[in-house]
Amino acid sequence: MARSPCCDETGLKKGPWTPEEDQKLVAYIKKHGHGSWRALPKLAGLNRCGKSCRLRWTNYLRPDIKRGKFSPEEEQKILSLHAILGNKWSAIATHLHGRTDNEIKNFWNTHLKKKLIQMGFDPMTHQPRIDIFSGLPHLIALASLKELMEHHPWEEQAVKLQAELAKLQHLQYLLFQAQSSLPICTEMDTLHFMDSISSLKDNPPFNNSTNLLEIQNPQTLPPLGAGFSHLPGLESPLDNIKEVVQSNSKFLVLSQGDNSPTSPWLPSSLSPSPRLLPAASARMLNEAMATNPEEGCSNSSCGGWNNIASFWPDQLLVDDPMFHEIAN
DNA sequence: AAGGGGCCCAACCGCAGTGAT
DNA sequence: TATCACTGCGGTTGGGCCCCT
Repeated sequence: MARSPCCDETGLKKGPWTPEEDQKLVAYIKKHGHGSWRALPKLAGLNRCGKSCRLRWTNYLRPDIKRGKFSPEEEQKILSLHAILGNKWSAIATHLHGRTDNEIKNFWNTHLKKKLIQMGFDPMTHQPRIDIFSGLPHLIALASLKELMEHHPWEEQAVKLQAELAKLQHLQYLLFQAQSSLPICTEMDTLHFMDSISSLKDNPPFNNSTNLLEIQNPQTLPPLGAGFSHLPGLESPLDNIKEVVQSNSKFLVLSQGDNSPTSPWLPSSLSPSPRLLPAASARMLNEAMATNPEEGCSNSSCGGWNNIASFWPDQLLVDDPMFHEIAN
């Protein structure tokens, strides 16, 4: 297909816009609307290509643009949406009033991506990174421990290093959770949690058809931190959940796509295996579904709100700070 | 005070998608 | 159906600013 010449045309100005150019563009659009972007520059008396004009307007001059620093709420929203939508900046921008896709993209690339990396998470998958280099400083520090090096056989050292690395990664995770004010729950936690629950003889197993787990005798729940015996001295964050579960007779369980704090679920990974849903993400998606009931998710693996709703009963209520999903 | 390096963000580039003919 | 014109989007760039030495 032949490409339109647009910005390749010679003689058209490129680079930063002057206040005079801005003024001409704003005045023209206010009076006539933008109409055809290609025709606009000549009509508005600008020596720019239409594409340049469109970008200047949509990313900078539009009157409804919100400028300034991103709030913590906006930051959290971007993280959650990115976990669901990926680099669909325009789709993310539709959920942040007054923010442009370009602005969000820049904010992601300059702040949030680095933040996730520093916390030990892969910014694309939102999952904890398991590469050994993320724990390298800690390992180097360990290696300097003379006693460890001198008095323990290599096999034992390897086990200790492995345990330390696991601790480090888990601590990174907890640190991130604390900073982002999200509920604490890893996929590993979830699996241990569900294992604990399904092992109860007196309680019915998870019901796949209703996504509902009824706990008749919550007092009989086993210690939920049991799954963390491989990390001596580390308490399971699931202890926090225990109280919630025990104080309610019903507990709604939804599918979660991965074990990231910012990835609430991925519809493509829905499975009979029940998972927990981070509260903040669930609440945000509930809001999105309520405000844009007609809108479909642009992610091809998603299939739109209707698909989600089929896995997400109307009565779902998620409350901070932990998993207060109560099915009425 | 100077300059070097890193950061930030507006703007550009090129591809994909869509509608008209 | 093929082609064209146009818009929208995501990745990338580069210039200005700021901070540190």
